Amino acid sequence: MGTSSSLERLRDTNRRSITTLLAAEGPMSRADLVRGTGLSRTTVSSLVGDLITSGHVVETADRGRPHKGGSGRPPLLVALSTPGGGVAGVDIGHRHVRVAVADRVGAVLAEEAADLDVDEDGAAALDRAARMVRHALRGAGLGVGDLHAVGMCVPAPLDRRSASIRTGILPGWRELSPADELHRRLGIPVFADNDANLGALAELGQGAARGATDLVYVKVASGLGAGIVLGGRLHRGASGIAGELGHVQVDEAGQVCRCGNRGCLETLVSAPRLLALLRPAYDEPLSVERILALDGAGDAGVRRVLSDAGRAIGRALADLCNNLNPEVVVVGGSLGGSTSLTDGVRAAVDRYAQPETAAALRVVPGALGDRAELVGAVSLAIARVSV
Amino acid sequence: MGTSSSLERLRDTNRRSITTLLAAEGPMSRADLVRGTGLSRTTVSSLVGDLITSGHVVETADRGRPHKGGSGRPPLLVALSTPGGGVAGVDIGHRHVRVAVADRVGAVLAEEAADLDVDEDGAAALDRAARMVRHALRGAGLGVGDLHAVGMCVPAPLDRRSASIRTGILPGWRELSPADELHRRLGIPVFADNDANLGALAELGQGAARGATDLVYVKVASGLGAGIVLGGRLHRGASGIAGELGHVQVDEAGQVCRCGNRGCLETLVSAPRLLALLRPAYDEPLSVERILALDGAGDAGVRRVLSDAGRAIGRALADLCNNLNPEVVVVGGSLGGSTSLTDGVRAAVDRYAQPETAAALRVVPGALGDRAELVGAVSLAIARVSV
DNA sequence: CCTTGTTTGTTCTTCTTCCGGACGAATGCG
DNA sequence: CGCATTCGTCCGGAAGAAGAACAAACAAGG
Repeated sequence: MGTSSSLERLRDTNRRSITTLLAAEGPMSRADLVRGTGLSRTTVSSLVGDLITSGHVVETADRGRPHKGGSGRPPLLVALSTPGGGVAGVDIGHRHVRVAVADRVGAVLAEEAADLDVDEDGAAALDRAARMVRHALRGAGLGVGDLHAVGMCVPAPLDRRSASIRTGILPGWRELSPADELHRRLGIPVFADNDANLGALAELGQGAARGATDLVYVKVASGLGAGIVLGGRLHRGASGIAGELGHVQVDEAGQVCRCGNRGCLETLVSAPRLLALLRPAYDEPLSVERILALDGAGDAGVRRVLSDAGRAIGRALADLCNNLNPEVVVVGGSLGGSTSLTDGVRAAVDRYAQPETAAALRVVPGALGDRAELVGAVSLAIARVSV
Repeated sequence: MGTSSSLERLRDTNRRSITTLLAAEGPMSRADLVRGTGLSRTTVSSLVGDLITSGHVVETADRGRPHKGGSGRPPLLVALSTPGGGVAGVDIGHRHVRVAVADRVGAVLAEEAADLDVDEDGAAALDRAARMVRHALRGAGLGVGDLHAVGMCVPAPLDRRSASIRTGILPGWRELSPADELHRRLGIPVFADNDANLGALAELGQGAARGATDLVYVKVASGLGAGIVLGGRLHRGASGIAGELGHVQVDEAGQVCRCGNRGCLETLVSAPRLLALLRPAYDEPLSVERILALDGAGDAGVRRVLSDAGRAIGRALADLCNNLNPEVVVVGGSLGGSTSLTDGVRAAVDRYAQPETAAALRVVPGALGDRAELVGAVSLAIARVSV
């Protein structure tokens, strides 16, 4: 961030455009980089030379094919190097902690998950997360010193300034800065964001919304939240609490919500709420996994409840889509895998959004399942590692 | 737009950062520009020299004061030049056409307005608009040849690709490209956008939301629309029809709306609808101006109706704000001047939005009144004139 | 087998751009 | 009047990018 000269910044920009191209398209020749960046052969050659001596890029062993026809000198391919070490992603949910260790291009080397009551005690959950990161590191044959950065997601909005949890949603987390706390435990830079935001980034980069620029990612799990990507960039809002789709009021006289209002959408369609709704009719212990199975098997009661939940979400989404006119809505979270729910969302959006808006919109289930947030956390860590 | 070299682009970027700074802050010295841009003295001097010889910038006659204390050589101020000619803005509403001619920094030289039924016959309205532009030009002592660009706003969403009116909202405008049509009549480049979008830009640049980056502008007039600015940039959506706040459904079994759905917010709170609601109780001919006067005078019936309308809008806005977390909501349009309505909006937003979202939000009436769209149209024209 | 043509990548030179230091200009202050 | 201070410009130098020339590696064709 040192205020370097304008020319240095220019070279930096060009260097970065090469690395991002390599990150996006994989190994390629210098000639391909010329075509991709619009820079001259000689500049690309020089920049790649820099990147090789600095260790960020390596020349691969195998050769490629010439660009046009079969004739001509075969190019040497260059690729981003994965210099020693990697990054970690931490996904903290209401009832689980997931951890992944990945190399610096995002290939997951080790992954762990644990169920625990995160809401109750933030400190304990962070302790556990730190232990899991260390354990996963051992599993990947790495040490804490090999870690460049950690990305994490938390199931609550984060204040833009203090990076701490503002709302009273998580009782055991009040006024805590999750990133600082985990940083204290690991001694490595930690970057935190909202779970829905990171899920949106993951589905955008590697999931169901690849290539989109305007996207709404809805996470349906213990809570209900949205990650909103507009113009290819995450929209966080003036104070960092955008995307609170779950706290749109749908019932003036509804249940009191943990956010302080009443009748929030989240009081109708969170996973715990749906389980509570279904349990009396089933004499087996129900879990999210179980109702997803019952849904797949065609159980009428489960289908009705999930479909209704999807419709309620779609009703609120339709209003949002009327205002934002996005290309894609991705339905994710643990319940995003239910086709009944996703169909309900699609039906309600089609019904309640303007015809033109609905016509321009795709409603798709998430491609990354419940690993979306974890993938997003890894991506966040990679994005923040200085190149 | 020719694919110029990387170095030329760099100089271009720096030149542009100087002109935008001058456009934003008005006349300033080269030393101020150094402080503002972070470039070196000599670079700024060279760039300003270029801009002066190319005619984009002039040295003003009057001198400024030295930056620190009173001692030191007084600086020479430079300012964007307003080379011969100007731009025009055209505001086309459902029942009026307004036109302004301005110089190239946005100072209005001549302005005209006319009431007519625009919806019925698009071609006639555009004929009229072209005549008004020519007339206003004469009033400003200019000819058509002096005009660099025309910005216009239309009271309907525009398709992103064809720049034509998609929805069936305006019966007499179907499949028309307003910009092309006006261009044919004037022979000058014409740029068109949604009325609410241009109102948002105007309030952002010169009105009640100066300095904000995340803004929702609500236009309450013959229709109801929103202009959404996020991160300082207008959000148009995937197909260019974002901001359809008026077509959020608020009553499942409500009136059929001209958009094809039923129970849209716009069927409850447009100006014609409110007038129809009030007329039976008043034995005088009511107009928007009249009910604004009655509102100011404290008439109970008018106040109730406007307040209810504001609450209905605020109810829908609260959902949007929960999702977008903007800094400011500006209530504009002909009815935006009603304090009852604005108060109603504020009350409903406070009630239905999340407490944190509401706390971070200002709800203010528009500062530009019913001229907002016209000012925005002029700004659009200026923005599109090549620098 | 050898020549020709094509694509790739590097080296050398030239040109553009920016920056730092030196210097004149214009003013306030003692 | 001398001095400090700020402003703007000129000059030399450094960094970066592009173009020309050239070497390398392969395919195709005689």
